[in-house]
Amino acid sequence: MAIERKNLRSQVRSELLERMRTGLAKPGEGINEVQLAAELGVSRTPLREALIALESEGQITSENGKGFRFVPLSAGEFEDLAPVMAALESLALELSPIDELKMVGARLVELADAFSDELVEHKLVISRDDEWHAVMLSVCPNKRLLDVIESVRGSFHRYESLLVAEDVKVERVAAEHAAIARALAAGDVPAAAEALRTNWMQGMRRILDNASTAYFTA
Amino acid sequence: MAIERKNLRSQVRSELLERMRTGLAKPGEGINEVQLAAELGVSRTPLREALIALESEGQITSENGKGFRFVPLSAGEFEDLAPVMAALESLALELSPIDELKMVGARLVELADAFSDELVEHKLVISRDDEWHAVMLSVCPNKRLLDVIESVRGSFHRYESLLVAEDVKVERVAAEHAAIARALAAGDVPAAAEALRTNWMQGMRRILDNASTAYFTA
DNA sequence: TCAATGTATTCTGTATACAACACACTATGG
DNA sequence: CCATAGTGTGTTGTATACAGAATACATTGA
Repeated sequence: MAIERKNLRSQVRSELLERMRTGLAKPGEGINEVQLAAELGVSRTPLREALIALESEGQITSENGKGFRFVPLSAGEFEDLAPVMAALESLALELSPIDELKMVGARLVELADAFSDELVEHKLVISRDDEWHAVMLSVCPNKRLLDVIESVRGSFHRYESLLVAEDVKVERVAAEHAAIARALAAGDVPAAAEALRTNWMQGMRRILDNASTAYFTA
Repeated sequence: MAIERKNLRSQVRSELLERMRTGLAKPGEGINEVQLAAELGVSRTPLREALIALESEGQITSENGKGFRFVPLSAGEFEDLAPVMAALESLALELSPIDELKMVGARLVELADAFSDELVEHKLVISRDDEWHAVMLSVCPNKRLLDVIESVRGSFHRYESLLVAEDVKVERVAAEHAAIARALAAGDVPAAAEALRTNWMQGMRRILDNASTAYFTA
């Protein structure tokens, strides 16, 4: 068995992301380093390192003498993220070898079909969703692009997890995914890209419509 | 006058980027923290913080017990970056208000024309290039997208600066920029996006063709 | 009462200290 | 002679210490 040897800062980073997702860390909230460090059972050093990493991923902000703060949620920023994700994933499709894409498309159809059968809690939906997109991107050879996608998706997920209620319109998503998958299986990349775009934009719209406005600052 | 108050880690970050650009920091080279910190006249703390920030921007890598190292240059990664930049900037154009875009197009035509008049050293070309793209993106309302663009451009520039010789084919670049600008001034966004794409891909190709292969690891 | 200025306290930004790990070298056994 | 265990040195990862800035509070004057 491979024992995992991870440094504290990556663990702290994960924990912070988790807290942002579960809402334990409230958007816009200032961060007291000594207090948070004590809470996590580590010193300020790895905490600060994790904060800095998250900052350059766009998940946290800092002002010079004033320390770090969780970025406040804004509907505007969330709306901004969706088209970026769509464009990036579309590009990933364009750059993937067409024949491999077709094969992946077949698998994606299965996965999408499996979706609609069940009505599960939101958390599971997201992880399934992730899995689905991971499969779709698995044949893209552009590693740098995948890095960027993952980074942006991190920010997107933050909103998704915070704003979505438990059991909302799971079927619609499945239908959209199925559309993408069928286009891919048929080798029609432009159609798939278009479907992907609507998937992201609709998904964003659904979430915003269902969101309690409590979280938003503006 | 506004006095600039910057913390060490951001200054260190800039300095490291500068060294990567000028080649003072060699690609693939391991980083000795105490030595580098002493060289910069700071302690390890802000240095490490800068390194971590650069790492999550993809400009530096780290392995757990082994510290940081400047990422080695690979032609493959450079080729990967160009289409990403093209897609992102194209998206930025699509998202910009069309009327403002036309006005900006007019200014860009002027700037592009100014380009071809002079034959200057490469460093200047890059800064002009940057300025030009900044103007082009100035009317894009999607702030998150601009963040992503800046991050990716950082990586792209690193290659550009390291690989390009002094005085190479400046006119061609100006011509491509002029094409983009004219399309924008005419309000033809798809054409501009297409021209933008060729600009990035050609630019990448030019650089790779002229590059001494010395830098590349693979 | 309220504004303004001085003071105290809290927190960040940076430096230093320390412990554990990684790698190189040596020595020892086969 | 080779392999391997032992030992030592250098470097990273983390903790702590310290200085200066930012904020809150109090005090003084109108």
